[in-house]
Amino acid sequence: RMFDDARRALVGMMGSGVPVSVASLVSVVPACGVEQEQGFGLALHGLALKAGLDSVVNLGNALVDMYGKFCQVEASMQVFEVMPERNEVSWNSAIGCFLNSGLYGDVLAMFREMSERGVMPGSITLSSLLPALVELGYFDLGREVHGYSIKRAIDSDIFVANSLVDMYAKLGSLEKACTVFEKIEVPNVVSWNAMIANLVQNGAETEAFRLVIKMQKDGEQPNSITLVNVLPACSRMSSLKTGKQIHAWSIRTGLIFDLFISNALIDMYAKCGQLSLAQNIFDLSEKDDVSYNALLLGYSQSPWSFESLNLFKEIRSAGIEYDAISFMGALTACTNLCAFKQGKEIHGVLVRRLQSNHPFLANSLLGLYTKGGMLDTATKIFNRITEKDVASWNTMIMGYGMHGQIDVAFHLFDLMKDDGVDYDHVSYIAVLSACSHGGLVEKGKEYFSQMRAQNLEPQQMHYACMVDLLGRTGQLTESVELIQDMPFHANSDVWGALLGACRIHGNIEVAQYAAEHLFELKPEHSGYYTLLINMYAEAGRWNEANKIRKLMKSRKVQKNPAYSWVQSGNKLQAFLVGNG
DNA sequence: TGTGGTTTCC
Repeated sequence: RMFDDARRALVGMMGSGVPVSVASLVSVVPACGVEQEQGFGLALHGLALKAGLDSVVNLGNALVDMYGKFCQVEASMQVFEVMPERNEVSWNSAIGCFLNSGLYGDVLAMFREMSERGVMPGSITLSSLLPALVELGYFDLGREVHGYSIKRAIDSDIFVANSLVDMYAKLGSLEKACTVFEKIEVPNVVSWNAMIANLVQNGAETEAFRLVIKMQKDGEQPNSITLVNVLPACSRMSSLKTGKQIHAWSIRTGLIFDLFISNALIDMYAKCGQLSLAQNIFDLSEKDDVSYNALLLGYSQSPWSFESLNLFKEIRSAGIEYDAISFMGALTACTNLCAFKQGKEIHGVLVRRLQSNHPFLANSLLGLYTKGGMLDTATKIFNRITEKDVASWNTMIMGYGMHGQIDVAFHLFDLMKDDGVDYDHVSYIAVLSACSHGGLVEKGKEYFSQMRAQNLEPQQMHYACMVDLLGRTGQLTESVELIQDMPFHANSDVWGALLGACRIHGNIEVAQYAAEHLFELKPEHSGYYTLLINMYAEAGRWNEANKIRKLMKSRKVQKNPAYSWVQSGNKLQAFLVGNG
């Protein structure tokens, strides 16, 4: 409203023939930037030129800044370059303009130029420079800037300190970030948020939540940015309860109307498997392309993958912006649904719409084609990827293993090592499952001990692979021993592998043992009950089969609906397969 | 004239 008043006053002044003053322009131009009033801003610039006021430093600075906020880099530079006189503010405004438009290299170039010209960078310069260094990944320079700020005694400026915290956390180490953070006398909400965000991104979720509590004790209330930062921590810890608390909190405080918050909530609910809650938020909130992508990705990784394809169609027909991430969601959905024809079609659209060698999209395509057994196509795509990452290799190894071409899988694993790729625990899941497919117990054991020697501690999935491998080849006793020797409690993947092996070899006793654990770990998972019931039935042990059936009933376990999907008209529809 | 924020694979 203040802006409108100022505008009215100015228009009045012009109407009454009073010459525009520098002071009035300097007070309204910045507001144009903030309010994104591009048309009016341009008119003011015209007025300034006509009145010959454009050589006044303060006004020039305001114009440089205004165009910067409009992301009109050229216009901003034009004003900057013709300024007869410049001060530190001029340089800061120009730097801010580049930062705003994501031209980080230019931020640095401007910073260097101002230093060379004898204009001393101050705290405001540094708080724009540091985020640019983060984007550029220039850690050494960041450290130098820190040193400089200490020399000039501006390191205690809260903006500089906060930028330093973020810079160290993102480029150097969380420890250094903590050191800077702890030196801040009175951290503000930005300081806390910077620490919390980086803790979450480094997998220190518990510590992040601890800080959220601590900031409140220190008298600082979490804002929308705090919540957006901790929501991914909820899904990563599968702490739906905390996620719901944050949801409730955002409703109480009105932060729910923040688009970032609703999007982060959609993502959180989707990743926690609560697709209907995610859909609810989506339906009730303002939406942008990120909202669509978050829901699309959520569905694609859920048992309702087909909804993801519906959403993708909706996005395209409604003219909503979509990007590589949308394609990834759609391709993932096709992969999960084994909808390979649909996947190929989407691949076609993708080639027409985006550059087809997009790094993470290529990996999604690999997933699609390997799962579909189209290994030649996958290999062609794989060979064209200029920067293969560990996931590209892993997907290929997994794909060849999955389809019984285990020698190729092992060969690829060796090639990856030769290529100097930083292979990870997933790479070992890939080769171990290849061993499983081929029944190669000794080779599996070899890989298993090899990964330990590489300081990669076996995780649940690796044990599950080994249990599967030993179990399939009939070594159920060894499987059980391996589980009992695990350094942590086996999860349902591991017990599930054991149960599967028992099924193959008809070993009911061990199956019971595995099932006991599974009923405890996944009481709602109907498949385990069904499997055990079938085993009892096949052995003619009807009483025991009935006992499990009753247990299922008492626990209100519903048979998993096996969804399938068909295309009807323009929409994909799910229908239930079997008698439910 | 300035700092922190949502969607990315096996």
